[in-house]
Amino acid sequence: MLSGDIPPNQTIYVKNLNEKIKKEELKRSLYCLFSQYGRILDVVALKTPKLRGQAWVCFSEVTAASNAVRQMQNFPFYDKPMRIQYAKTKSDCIAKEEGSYVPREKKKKQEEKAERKRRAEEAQQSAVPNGTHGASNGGPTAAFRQGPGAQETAPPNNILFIENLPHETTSRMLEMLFQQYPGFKEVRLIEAKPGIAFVDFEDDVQSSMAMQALQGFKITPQNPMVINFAKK
DNA sequence: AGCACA
Repeated sequence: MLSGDIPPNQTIYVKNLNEKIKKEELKRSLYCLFSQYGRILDVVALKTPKLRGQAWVCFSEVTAASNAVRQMQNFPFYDKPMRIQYAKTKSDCIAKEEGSYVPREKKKKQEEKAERKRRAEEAQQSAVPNGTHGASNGGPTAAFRQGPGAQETAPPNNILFIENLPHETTSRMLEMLFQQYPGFKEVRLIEAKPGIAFVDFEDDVQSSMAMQALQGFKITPQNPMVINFAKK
């Protein structure tokens, strides 16, 4: 039971979200949580009866979406495990970037459905470049292979791993930076290895938020922080 | 469970 037979898409479809969370907060949190995988172009969430508890997160790269689908699958978010799939159709914000966006006219439901199918087929086409996948019906695994350039992203962890710190960094300095984020517990500088540190948070959601907020933060102009989840 | 963008 992978994610069904939905072809890769720059946009992920997230469901089983906690419906009690207000729309704006939900969108902000999703943005923070997922921006570790790549640039996010848009987050769409609606609270209509049919659409609450679901959201769409649009990435600028399909590979980012793929990593997010795998690594954040079942991630406990506001006390509920997220269920993540590729979106079935191309997001408007993506179409706009490609210049292929055509505003939809209001339609009857029938036509709307046909339109969806058409778009899904388009997505199918563009998701399969010249024969890079072997068995055309071998399930989604082929689409998940990372190219050589793709950087490894560790799965979420309440502990952050910080690199590229100036050797003069003190725990006091790091505390000042990280303690402003909820769930902060402690900073651990590694004496034996200057330039790296671990920062502990209560849980993965809170560590994710701090990571997003402080990613690339420069203690000196030469030292943009590189933050990742610590390996388990 | 539920695939939209207003």
